[in-house]
Amino acid sequence: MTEVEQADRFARAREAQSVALIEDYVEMIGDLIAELGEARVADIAERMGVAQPTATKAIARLKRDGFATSRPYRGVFLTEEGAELAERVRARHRTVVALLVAVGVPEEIAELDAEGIEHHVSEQSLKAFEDFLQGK
Amino acid sequence: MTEVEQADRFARAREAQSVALIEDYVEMIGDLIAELGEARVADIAERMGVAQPTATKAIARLKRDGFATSRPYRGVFLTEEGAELAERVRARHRTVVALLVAVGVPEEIAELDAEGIEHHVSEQSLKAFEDFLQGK
DNA sequence: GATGATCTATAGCCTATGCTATATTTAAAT
DNA sequence: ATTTAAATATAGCATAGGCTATAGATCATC
Ligand SMILES: [Mn+2]
Ligand SMILES: [Mn+2]
Ligand SMILES: [Mn+2]
Ligand SMILES: [Mn+2]
Repeated sequence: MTEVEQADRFARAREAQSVALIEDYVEMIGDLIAELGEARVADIAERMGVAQPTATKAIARLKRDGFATSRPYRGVFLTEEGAELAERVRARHRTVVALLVAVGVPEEIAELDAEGIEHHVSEQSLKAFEDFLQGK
Repeated sequence: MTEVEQADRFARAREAQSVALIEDYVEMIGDLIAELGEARVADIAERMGVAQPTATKAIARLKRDGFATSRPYRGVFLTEEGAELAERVRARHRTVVALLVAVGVPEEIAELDAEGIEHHVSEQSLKAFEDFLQGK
């Protein structure tokens, strides 16, 4: 492996990481809307395990990036792009957990590890996981 | 899943992430020392794909955390703790790649994805991967 | 409709992680 | 030994993502 290839690999991991938080927020806002009919800042903060101003700031980035909208003192909503991302992220999360369980990871551990792993699973790997799970 | 459990899960993923860069630097410095006999800042920066001052700053954190030492205008060295971490990280990296390949991910893709995934694989999952790879 | 509780926004702070520009030191070449 | 080149350190800046404290808005209750 050349230096450049290695550098690209690390750059890719860094990029995936920068998207990870966005993905988790978007997925979770989708969950809240599905469960409660709305996503309030306080609920988002509680589920993410962060302070409320931290959630507010993250939501501002989601809005800036076109994944969400919100009005002051009202809830947070997903844009079409945000809703699509949430759906992809949710499906990938399920697949990753299923793959981990399929190779012998206990359910509980699989859920824990998947929360981080999912953001680094490429489309190609995801496809391989699905094929493996279907016994192909 | 309760709100607290979910929050803990996210907190765990955040923690894993904060360790990820440290792990990659330490592993890579170990590689350089093994290959070239020394790890120079310029080489570290090139392999990580970052500017030289970025590498210098990361090395300062490694030193602060007890994983490395260095003298001005000289190379970087791993402490005993750093060398042990490097070895663990290297072994885990190999196992993750092997697991991905075993479930059908192409070698190249496996290497790419593993660079990010590895940092979120718990001891328990790692053990499960090893057992799976041994056909148990 | 006032009032107290709750929710949200804002200000201000911190660390990590990136960058460019430039000073300083070491190494190489003449 | 100079001079030049290369490596390293340092200064200064930016953004992301944490936090606490507090101001401001909304909601519920009487
Ligand atoms: Mn996640
Ligand atoms: Mn998830
Ligand atoms: Mn890595
Ligand atoms: Mn690695």
